[in-house]
Amino acid sequence: MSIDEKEEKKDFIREIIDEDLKTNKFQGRIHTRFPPEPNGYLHIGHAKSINLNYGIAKQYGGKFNMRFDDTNPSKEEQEYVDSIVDDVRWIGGDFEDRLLYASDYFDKMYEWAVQLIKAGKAYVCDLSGDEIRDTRGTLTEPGKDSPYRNRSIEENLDLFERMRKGEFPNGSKTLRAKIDMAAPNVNLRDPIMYRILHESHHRQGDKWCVYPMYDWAHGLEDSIEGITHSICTLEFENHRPLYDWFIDQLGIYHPQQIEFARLNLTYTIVSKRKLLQLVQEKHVSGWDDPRMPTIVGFRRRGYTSESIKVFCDKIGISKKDSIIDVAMLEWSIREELNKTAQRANAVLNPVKVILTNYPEGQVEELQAVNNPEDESAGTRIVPFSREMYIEQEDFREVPPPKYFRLSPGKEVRLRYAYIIKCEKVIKDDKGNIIELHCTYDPTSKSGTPTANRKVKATIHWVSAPHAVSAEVRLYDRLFLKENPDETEEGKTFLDNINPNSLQVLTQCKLEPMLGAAKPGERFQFERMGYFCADIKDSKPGAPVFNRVVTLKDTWAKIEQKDIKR
RNA sequence: UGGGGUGUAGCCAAGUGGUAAGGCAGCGGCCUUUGGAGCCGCCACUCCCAGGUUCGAAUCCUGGCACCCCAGCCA
Repeated sequence: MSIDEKEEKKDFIREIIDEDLKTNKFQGRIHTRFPPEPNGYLHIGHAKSINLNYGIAKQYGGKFNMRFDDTNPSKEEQEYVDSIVDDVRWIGGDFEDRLLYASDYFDKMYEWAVQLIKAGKAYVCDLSGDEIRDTRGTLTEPGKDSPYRNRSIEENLDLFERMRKGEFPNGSKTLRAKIDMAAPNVNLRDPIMYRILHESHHRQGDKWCVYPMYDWAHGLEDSIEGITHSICTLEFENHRPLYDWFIDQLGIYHPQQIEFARLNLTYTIVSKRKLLQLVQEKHVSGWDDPRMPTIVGFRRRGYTSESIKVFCDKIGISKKDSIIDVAMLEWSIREELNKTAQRANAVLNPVKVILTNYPEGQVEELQAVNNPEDESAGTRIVPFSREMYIEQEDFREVPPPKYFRLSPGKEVRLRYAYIIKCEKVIKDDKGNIIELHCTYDPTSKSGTPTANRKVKATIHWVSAPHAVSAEVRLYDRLFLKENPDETEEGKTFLDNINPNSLQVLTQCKLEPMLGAAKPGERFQFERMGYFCADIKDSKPGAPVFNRVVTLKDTWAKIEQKDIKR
């Protein structure tokens, strides 16, 4: 990276950090964290956050913590913990040995709660959930003080202790901060610090039956870990006064909370609840379905972590609510794979071609370039014979205007091979094309001095006797609408699911080399797109490929336009 | 209608009183044995609106408008 690039734009958070460094606010330390709740799988929005937090730590020579905000046992599971750790590592967030859990701080938090009670800043409240809601007031009207607000410190201490011991049922009591029931910010109207939850915690077991609420817990977690910049999303902006209040009342180390806009993508949903619903109602095959915007989904689809990082860097950081065009994400993976992916020939929807003037039984070994963007990738040998497969869409019996590919009487080049001419179309009784009889021009062999005749198009092909059969899964956007949540009366985002988001092709014909593809290996199938051998289902000898993303398709655009005219 | 935020191109996003970067998308052209890639060019007389200050305003002031978030014992 050049100096210019290094000094390139700073987002507003880095500007704040630069200022803090200048004023020595945190004695020159930089320490960030990624604090997910283990109640679901990570998605692309989390990738943005990890990239931001880890990126800052790395850039400034600071530290980055992985911390589970596991304060609600009723929603959290070990399965999620495991997957999240895996995902953060895959994205490249290096937390070294700092895999931390908020639940490990429960004792300290409890102590601090006692400290607040002793300071007269917290009280045990017997109001029910409904009563608390009813007395909270509205956005425009102040709330009413709880009748339990002025219990004695001794009574509060006793009650809170008994809450912890399990003497009271769920929902019967809470510990509340004594702030201001008339505060214009409703978060400050005596917020709940602890609720009673007789439930087993995935790490703490049955040690606790009172669990801290987010607002109470989060700042304490940051403070304990010595976080300098606690970066979160915009919806927590309203909570910052509370974050600050708790820390200030306790008089403990005070990190700075900064909020930024969460990521939204067109044609995509990033809501843990809705993602869960897609999985549970089996609209997708699981959290790692290649159509899911989850990290595991992208990973299985064939995205690289580098491309996701590039994407995150590209979109920037701000406080503006935004919806990023998913084309930017697609661009980032194309950009990388164009430079790195080995090229290959694969016919997805085959139609057989017979070269009537090519000697029967003859096989030629042709040389193909592995990656025109990278000379060091070298070349490989592909077999050529009398019978081959080409793509159905590379032949039109009645070619539309500007169609350069094969049609009766027309010529086209077979990539790395010969120019062929379509002489005859063979159909079955129903009129389906089953074979194309062509002739080849022996003087047109690629690489020979007489090969330079120009034809309008070059198409890919796979020699029939050498072809490897494979399953290829064509993925498309999961939703039909840019904003899947935009629905008519009575409909939901589920009604916007793209019924054609997955097309499974089982009769694909691949060049021999592809038969040995290792799971996770990526290729460009020339003229078709980028494909990745499925990490679960693909086996050497029996490959299964996922389409990561198509190539840009100029012809499709031309044809679309002409159809509209 | 209380409080907290945000408004720069179709989508992101720089810009911090000196005359609107960049990327994605789109549109032309060149090149091409991938209709890919690459290369060249075009794409905001104007920054939500209206006033004001100033020699000069996207930037400062005043007043509007629009959109987002908040009334979980979720995070």
